[in-house]
Amino acid sequence: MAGYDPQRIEAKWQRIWEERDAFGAVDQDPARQKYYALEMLPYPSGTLHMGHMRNYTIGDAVARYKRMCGYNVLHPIGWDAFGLPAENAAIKRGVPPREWTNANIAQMKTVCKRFGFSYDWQREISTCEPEYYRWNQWFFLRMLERDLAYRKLSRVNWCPQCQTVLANEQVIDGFCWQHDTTPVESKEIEQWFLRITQYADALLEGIQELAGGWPERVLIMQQNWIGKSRGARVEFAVADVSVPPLEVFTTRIDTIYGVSAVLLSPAHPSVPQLLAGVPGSGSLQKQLQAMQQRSVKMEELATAEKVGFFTGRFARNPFSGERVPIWVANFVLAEYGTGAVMAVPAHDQRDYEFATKYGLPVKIVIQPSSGAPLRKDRMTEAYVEYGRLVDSGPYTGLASDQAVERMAADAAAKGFGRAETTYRLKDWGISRQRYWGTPIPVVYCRDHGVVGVGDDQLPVRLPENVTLTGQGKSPLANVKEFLQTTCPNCGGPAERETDTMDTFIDSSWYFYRYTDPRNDRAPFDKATAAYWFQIDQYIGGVEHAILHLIYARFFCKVMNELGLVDHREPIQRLFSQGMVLKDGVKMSKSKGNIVGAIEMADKYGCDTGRMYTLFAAPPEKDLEWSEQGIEGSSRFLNRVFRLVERHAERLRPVALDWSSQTDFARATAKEKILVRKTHQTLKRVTNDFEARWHFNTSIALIMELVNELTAQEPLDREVAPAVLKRVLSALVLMLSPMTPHIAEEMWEILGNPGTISAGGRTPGSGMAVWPPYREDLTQEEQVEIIIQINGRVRGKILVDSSLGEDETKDLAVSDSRIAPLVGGKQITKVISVPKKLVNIVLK
RNA sequence: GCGGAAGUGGCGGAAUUGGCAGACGCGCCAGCCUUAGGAGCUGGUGGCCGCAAGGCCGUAGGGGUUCGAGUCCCUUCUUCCGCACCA
Repeated sequence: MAGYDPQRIEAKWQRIWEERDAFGAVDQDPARQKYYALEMLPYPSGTLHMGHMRNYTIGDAVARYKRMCGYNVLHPIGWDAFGLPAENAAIKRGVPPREWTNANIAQMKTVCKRFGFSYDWQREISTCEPEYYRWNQWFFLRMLERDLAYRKLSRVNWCPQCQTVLANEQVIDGFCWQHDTTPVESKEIEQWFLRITQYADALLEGIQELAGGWPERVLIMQQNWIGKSRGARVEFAVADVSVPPLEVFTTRIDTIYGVSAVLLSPAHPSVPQLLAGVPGSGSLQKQLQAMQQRSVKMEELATAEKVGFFTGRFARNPFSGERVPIWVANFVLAEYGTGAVMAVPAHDQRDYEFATKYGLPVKIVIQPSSGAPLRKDRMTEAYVEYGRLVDSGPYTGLASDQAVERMAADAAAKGFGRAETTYRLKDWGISRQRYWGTPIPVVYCRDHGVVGVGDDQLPVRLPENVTLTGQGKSPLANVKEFLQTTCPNCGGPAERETDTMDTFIDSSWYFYRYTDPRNDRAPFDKATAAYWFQIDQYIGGVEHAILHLIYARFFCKVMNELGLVDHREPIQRLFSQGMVLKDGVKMSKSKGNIVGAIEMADKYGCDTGRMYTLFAAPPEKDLEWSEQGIEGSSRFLNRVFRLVERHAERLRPVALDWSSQTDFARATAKEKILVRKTHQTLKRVTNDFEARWHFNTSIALIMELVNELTAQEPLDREVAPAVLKRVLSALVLMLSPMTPHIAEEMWEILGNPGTISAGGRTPGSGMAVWPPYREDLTQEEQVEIIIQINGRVRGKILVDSSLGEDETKDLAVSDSRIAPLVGGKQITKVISVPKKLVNIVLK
């Protein structure tokens, strides 16, 4: 009896798996069905934390389960290696970003191997390598050719002291992360954008295809993110001065007779013209500047107090002819709609608050279809529902939905408006004024303007040996050898683009690269990718529900148009896992509550850690880390190991034969109990893997099976060795996707042939298969029926499971404990749920 | 602010389809074993009342639908996540 020694066992089996290349995926394997299991690639921050560990443990359990079910499984890993933290490390400590990144990758790779995750390491990729990022550039050039990439002015966070652009993360409560007394300003610069909005409808339609495979909440979030809304544009002519009419976008044209102002975004192009020549214009300009310099962050913008000022100008409501004041308001977004809205205080809450603050009139033009009519003197908030129009000229009396259509049509006919669909989705700004990212492959030529670099010039390499200061212009602008180049068109002098790409580009297509990671002629081979795609199961944190996943879907649609892939959605099934918490808050460096994965593996063994992360909570929910909880998992694995060791010697020579299942007619009572429990467990654990993914209940069920085995000791009496061998082998196989090392060891101790994990690129080398359950062996002979009176439990009876419904009801009513309670009262009805319950309803 | 979730014993959680609330584990209590125990084994463990049999209460709060509600509906509250330059 050696006892359970996780460190020894885990090293042993990891070595054997590696020697046998057990997890290699086979391209185009004709013998097996493919299964592509993928976890979101990590940013190599240095420590593999519990969030990663949880993600990979879930994915690994699924990959291993699918292999046991006979699939050719692709289960790769890579590194999302570009990004801000490497650059910050360089600024703070002078370590070159590549060095810092690669050291982190090496460290995290060691931890991944220590946990026995069944990756195909031959397909490992790192996005900061030119072999990878050249294809980012290639995709960019394809988009440039198709006018899907373009330049426009856009706002960035600007630190006047650093003289540099800041990421949102570097803006802390409106101040620069380096200078907490310097307020961050907003500044407009020319940047590159991708026309994701052109695919807004395609992305919406794709949601239909994803329904069922993706979590409902993620699809709803994406749908709201795209935010399609049908509305109308209406032109308000400007009075007294010659300024082009102000176009407002509204989804509620039916409320237009209630307009009390036109509100413009501080960035609206007509604002300067409107302010010119207005008395007191100087003070207004100052207010405008203050608004324009506010943070770029949406949540700060949205919670900021609503402020505005009257421009001194008026516009004309094209429907009523009324003169309405033109205001500038901070809550009107330049990027959405037309950057101008009509304020209808009575029927829009934001407008109501704005009007209350600044004393604008509130005019009711919609009355509820039912209930008490609105009264201005009793109003405490806007009435935003549809209703019936009042005080609306010729439209008075119409219902809102009719009015919306008719008024938009009339506006079009009269030439001052039209129905229009808008989206909340904005084009994807991909320019970053930073070093550690993919160089954008364009040059600026004096004669030819913006010119894309030729494919034969790729990759445009990121220069090494660059000193990063975190100050001034984009780091690449200071590298002469990089900056100065020639124009691909004319050969004349030209300058390279010095912005790099958003790292979301890297992660938008990386999963295709895994199918063909060393290809130097194309991002990937079409046929190979076609074999592996779509991704059967993608697993990652819910924080990526919107951005990463919508960008990835967008890329797929572009790739489809480029003829690289035939599908339009890359991911068939998505699973969003919960976070790992410590003491109720997210584990993070800033909180100082990180539990490192490697420390835990050293203390308990990785199988214990894997088991605990699966057991402590269902995977989609947040997981509270508990040191005591993990002790319980350790204890359980020790208990199972001792149980198997105790009986292994006797069972070793017995052949494992699934086909000769137990015949209940000749089975002992103990055998019946154990075989039933085993098949019930198999059935439910299989269901957990196939449908529910509630590994916490799978483990609870396996614990129950172990408890039952312990309760039936001594197991060398009244249990045939062949039966016990099947039971224990099934137990070990059920554990193996979750705790693979201890399972392999127990499989070997039991004298079973081969290994549980084998195959990979050398299939047919004795891999164990997931044992099927037999329905007839899960059935109990007797069932307990709950007897209720008026829905309250009053008794229980044990009946033959074959007993009919009516007989069961009769037995229940005449039961010795029930009869006295029923006696003399009138039975209204008796409700019966077969094999579960009888409810007697008394008057 | 907008969008998305969640709320069940001392704790993590279970209840898969509207049908015994608290599976499984942690912790705690008692006993056994042991030279010893932060090891192992056995049993107990939602609250209140009761010697017991048993009864009543109980799934964030309030209301509703139903023979029956943790589960469905309405409403209030609290917490967490995302919001486009962190990844």
